[in-house]
Amino acid sequence: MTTIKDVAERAGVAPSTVSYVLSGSRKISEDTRRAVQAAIDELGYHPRASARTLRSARTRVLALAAPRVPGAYRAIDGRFAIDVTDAARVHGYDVLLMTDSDGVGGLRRVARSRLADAAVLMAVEDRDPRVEVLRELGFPGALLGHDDHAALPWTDLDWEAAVALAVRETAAAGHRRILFLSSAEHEVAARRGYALHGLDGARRAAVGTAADVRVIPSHRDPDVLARRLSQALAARPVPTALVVQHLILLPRLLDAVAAAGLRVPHDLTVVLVGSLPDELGVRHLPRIDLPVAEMSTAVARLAIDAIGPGRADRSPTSREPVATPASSMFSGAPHHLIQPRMAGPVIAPPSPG
Amino acid sequence: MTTIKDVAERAGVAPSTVSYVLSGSRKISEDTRRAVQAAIDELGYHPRASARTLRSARTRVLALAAPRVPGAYRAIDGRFAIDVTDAARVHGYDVLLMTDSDGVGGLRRVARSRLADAAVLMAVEDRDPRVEVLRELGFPGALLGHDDHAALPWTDLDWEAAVALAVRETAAAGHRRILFLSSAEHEVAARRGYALHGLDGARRAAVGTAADVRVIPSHRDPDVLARRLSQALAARPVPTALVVQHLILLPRLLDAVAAAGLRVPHDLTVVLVGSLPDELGVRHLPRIDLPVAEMSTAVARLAIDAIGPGRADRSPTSREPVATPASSMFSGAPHHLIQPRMAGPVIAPPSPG
DNA sequence: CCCGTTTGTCGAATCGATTCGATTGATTCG
DNA sequence: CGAATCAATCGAATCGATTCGACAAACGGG
Repeated sequence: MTTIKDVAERAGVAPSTVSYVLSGSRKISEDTRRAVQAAIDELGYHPRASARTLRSARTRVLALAAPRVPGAYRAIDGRFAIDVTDAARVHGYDVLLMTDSDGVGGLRRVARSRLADAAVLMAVEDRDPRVEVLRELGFPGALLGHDDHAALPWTDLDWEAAVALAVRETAAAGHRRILFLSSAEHEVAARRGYALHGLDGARRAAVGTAADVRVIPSHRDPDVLARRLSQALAARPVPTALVVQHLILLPRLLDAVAAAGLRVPHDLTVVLVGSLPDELGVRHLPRIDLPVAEMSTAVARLAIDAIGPGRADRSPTSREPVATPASSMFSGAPHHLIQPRMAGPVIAPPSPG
Repeated sequence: MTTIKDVAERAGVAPSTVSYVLSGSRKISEDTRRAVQAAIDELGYHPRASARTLRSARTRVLALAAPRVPGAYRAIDGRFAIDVTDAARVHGYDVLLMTDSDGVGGLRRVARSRLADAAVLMAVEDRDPRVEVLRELGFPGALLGHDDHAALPWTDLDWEAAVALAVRETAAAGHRRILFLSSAEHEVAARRGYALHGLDGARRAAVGTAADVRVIPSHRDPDVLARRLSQALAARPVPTALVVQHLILLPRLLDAVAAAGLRVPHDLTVVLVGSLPDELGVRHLPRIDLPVAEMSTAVARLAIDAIGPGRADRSPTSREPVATPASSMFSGAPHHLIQPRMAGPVIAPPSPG
């Protein structure tokens, strides 16, 4: 209920002076500063966000658009939401969470009513309609994940490098027959970046190693998956390692492995690419984690950098070009392509038997 | 960039008339309404949220405070965030996501800068400092979970009824020796509502059935948990059923059961109380799910109901008392205590062996 | 000593919507 | 026919901050 006017009266100055004390954008004498600060403290004054926003045309809010998963929900997305929020706070931004319950309607509404300064799109898809909304409205944004068609800043794990690394490290551990359980077929069909790049990585690694790498396309149906897997495991010569990118069904998958009478890692070494919640208790397996914190930090930064200057901030200084890591394989928008790192225990060699 | 003034000019009316068309709070002739609507459509006008908020003192935003988990993060919380957001949207509210990265500072900042009209606190704890912040600032709010000391509206699963139901149903299936794996000891020590009420439920059910119910206190350390469990499983007469409330370590727990040479459900029937992400693949077990959607709907409603009238809305009509479901065991604040329901397959009877 | 500069503060305009009287015609009634 | 009533719309004030130009006092230099 207390406003800048109340503070001004109590400190015996004009409201504008209080504003200058707060913003520091004009020189204020030490005496006045102290008097104003005292009044602020005594009254417990805090500027109203809506008044600031109205005047400055800056909300200091990012819209975070949850994945377009009809009904489904991936546990990792919650962690992204938390980490993006923390990363935004570092730059003084808050985060407005948006679901896809009314399609792109929510995003359009938030952008047009200027509830946020920029948007972060989670789990972007090929030809994502959300991207089209941002383009149409000229609203700044950045992507978690990558799509070649979206000319927007983005960040992603280098899935090709990740799968290639996992396969090569497995081969380096001595395995000569390696299975790669790719993303599910419907993900490949939807042209999700991680699915396509992951397959590329497996193929690339296969060429460069002495190991025989065989790709098993995964499937959203656990029974289909289990069937394909047990078939592949029964092949001769016997595969000694399994690199898994399709993690959602990992528990079922490990059940299938156990059902085949195989112990991990003694009979079959399992290496993961991607991330699952800690509750799954798979942290004892060698893996390449999805760098959630790193990606969140990067995407918050990219989104905030994409925001233009506010109303009064019409300085004539030319804007610095945004530095992007060297990578010529993607479009010209600023981006952070994150290199994979192995985590967890070392990859067990194949058992001599 | 288009404002209500632009629309007014194009339609040949005053800005106030446009506002009345939008709000419908005064009678407008059909001709004028059409002209204004045409101008709105042609210009793609959408009112600026900050201007509305400044005038009306209503943000139509709820602050959603994530759990105070230092470092950790529970997968189910992401689903709560999504569902609360959807539920808020039904009432025309958006959701600002807040982490606990700067303690209660974020909540205090958002409340004082009036970025939101009310707060929803997730996973409230005993003597939760966030509750104290709301009280101190007189900021409306509602809780996911329940704490007797907080005089705030809340919603929760009736954990006592849930555990009691699970135990009774297990006994009804014929089991005569039942283990109850309670919440972890540190959760009980922290006086978390679900932990205390769950224990009460087990004790209450034990009194009313022919079965022998034995409580195993769980532990955050998987090794301690496994040791206690295998000890309890080795007791004579042999337990035939296990009711689990501490789900976080369920994969490790099932490992321990398997290590003891027991098959589920043939040798040991496992019944769950609470919820885990679908990725865990435990939907084939009999269980009582945490009613996330129901709780989210309720808490959004409670938070919004706690918001006072806006600035211009000074109608002299007395406010209706909020209806609360009958339940005399909790404090006077409005609340929704949700009754448990069994889900999944029926509970298998003990094997005759 | 007077004029130009610097320093610190003030007053007023502004952002974009909402809302309360006031006003203008049209209509009704004695 | 003039006064009272009513419907529809307008104009202006307001919400709470920011920011620009103005201005007074202090200061410095010739």
